[in-house]
This record gives sequence, C-alpha cells and structure tokens, in this order.
Amino acid sequence: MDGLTINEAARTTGWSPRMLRYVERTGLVSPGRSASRYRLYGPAQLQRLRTLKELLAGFDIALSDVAFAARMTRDEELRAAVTAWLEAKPVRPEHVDAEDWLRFEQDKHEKLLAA
Amino acid sequence: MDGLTINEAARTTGWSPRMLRYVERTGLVSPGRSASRYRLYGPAQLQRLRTLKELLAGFDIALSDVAFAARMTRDEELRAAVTAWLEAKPVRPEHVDAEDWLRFEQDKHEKLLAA
DNA sequence: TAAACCTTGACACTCTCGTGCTAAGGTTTG
DNA sequence: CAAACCTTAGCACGAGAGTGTCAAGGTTTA
Repeated sequence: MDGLTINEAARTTGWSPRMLRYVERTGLVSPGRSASRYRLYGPAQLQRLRTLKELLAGFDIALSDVAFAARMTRDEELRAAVTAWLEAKPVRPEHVDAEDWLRFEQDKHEKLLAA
Repeated sequence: MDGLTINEAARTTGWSPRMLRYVERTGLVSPGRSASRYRLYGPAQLQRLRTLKELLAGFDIALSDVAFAARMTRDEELRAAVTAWLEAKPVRPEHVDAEDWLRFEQDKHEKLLAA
C-alpha cells in the first residue's frame, strides 16, 4: 500500500475528500489506484495538491483556469490560435492600415445592402 | 463618426449587441466611444470580434478562458507560477526521488500524530 | 420634432463550477 | 465479524458565465 488513501491525503493537503475527487476529474492531479480501486496519493501528488492550493489562493484563479492552461500546454494548435489572437491585440482604432479600411468600407456596404 | 455603432457591428460580426457589451466587460475587445459615449467599432475591432468568435467555436473554449490567457500574458508573475506548476506535472508515482519519499514519510507521521 | 438608435441598469433564466452530504455496496482491519 | 474506510452515483445549492429583454433617459437623423 504505497500511498495515502483519500481521507489521509485530504487531511495532509487541506483539500476535502470530495474536492480531491473533483480535482482528479479536472485531470490536474490524478492519484494511482490500489488493486481494489482505492485512490493512493504518493508524495508527488500530495505536493502538487498543496502547491495547487497555493496557486489558486495566491492569484485568486479557478481550477478551470489552470485546467485551461494545462490544455493549452498539451494542445499545440490551441495554444498557437490563442496566442495569435492575443498578440494581435495592441491594435488601436487610431492606427489602421489601408487594407483594414478597405474591409471596413466593405462592411459598411454590406450593412447598407442588408438593411 | 469613424466606426460602426453597436447594432451595426453586431450585424457584421454575428455577435448580439448584448454580447458585444459583455465582451467589452471581459476586456477582450473594447470599442472606442463617440463624444456622446456611443460605442464605435473600427475595422480592427470588427476583425477581432470575428476571429474571437471562430476561436471560441473552433476549440470549444469560453470567453473566460481567453480572458484568463490574456491575464497570463499581462501578468508575468502569474504566468510563471502557472507554468511552473504545470511543468512539474509529468511526475509519476513510480519515479520518485529520495527527498520526495522523505516528505512522504513525514506526511504519514503527521497524519498518525494528528489522528 | 418624431422615429430610430444608443446608454446604463436591472430582472431573469440556463449552465457549469465548486462543494457538501447521503445512499448502496465493496474492502481493510482490529 | 463489525467498525471504519473506499467507490460511484446523485441530490442540492450558491456563485459566476452567458444571454435575452425591458425600462428610463440621452442622441441622431429623416
């Protein structure tokens, strides 16, 4: 039996047993299982649970936020798409190039035609 | 008047006027304002709204996810903390070093004492 | 000036997240 | 074997995301 069971893990990490199961469902911290399917938390998992708790509290972020960050880490395409969108951000309505204005005019025309 | 008003922008982007206001509150796409505080969407904003819509639909992610990614982009410390936590992930209960086991034993003892 | 727009604020509803608790049934252990 | 645990499933509930709609009041425009 190498690992703490769910209630023991809960006591040493500050999470509730219920939440440990929930965290597992998010895929962020998954314990191993005994032959009879009991969750077994090893030292690595316990440490991750503690630091995860600090991370959430320290920056006031949600489990789903970390889960999303994890997904971005795994999914190369997603990360590329999101960062690409974000990088295009610092565009101000003041500085617009000719092509953008062209599309803009087209929009206005489409709108007029649609009306 | 250089920019489309909210209803016009809604028609050309596929978002509802209500959602355009909501998106603005998330800080992801903020239009300029006319003298009388009317929202004015320029070509850049319109394009961002369209691509944002594709991004959400294409990867089945939420506005709040992109908002979180944006926050990580801005907040250096947050990004460092989250990536640090995620990078420590590929640790399997099988491969654990001596120090981890030491902490593990300490956990067990704490637990016994606390009981 | 009257119709058509825009603004903010608020009520409301559906979904998901985060959490607790209970039930029915297997496992471990004193 | 009986007490103490563990498992999954499910009910419940507050909070926040996402979205519509309506109201009261200012702006633009035909």
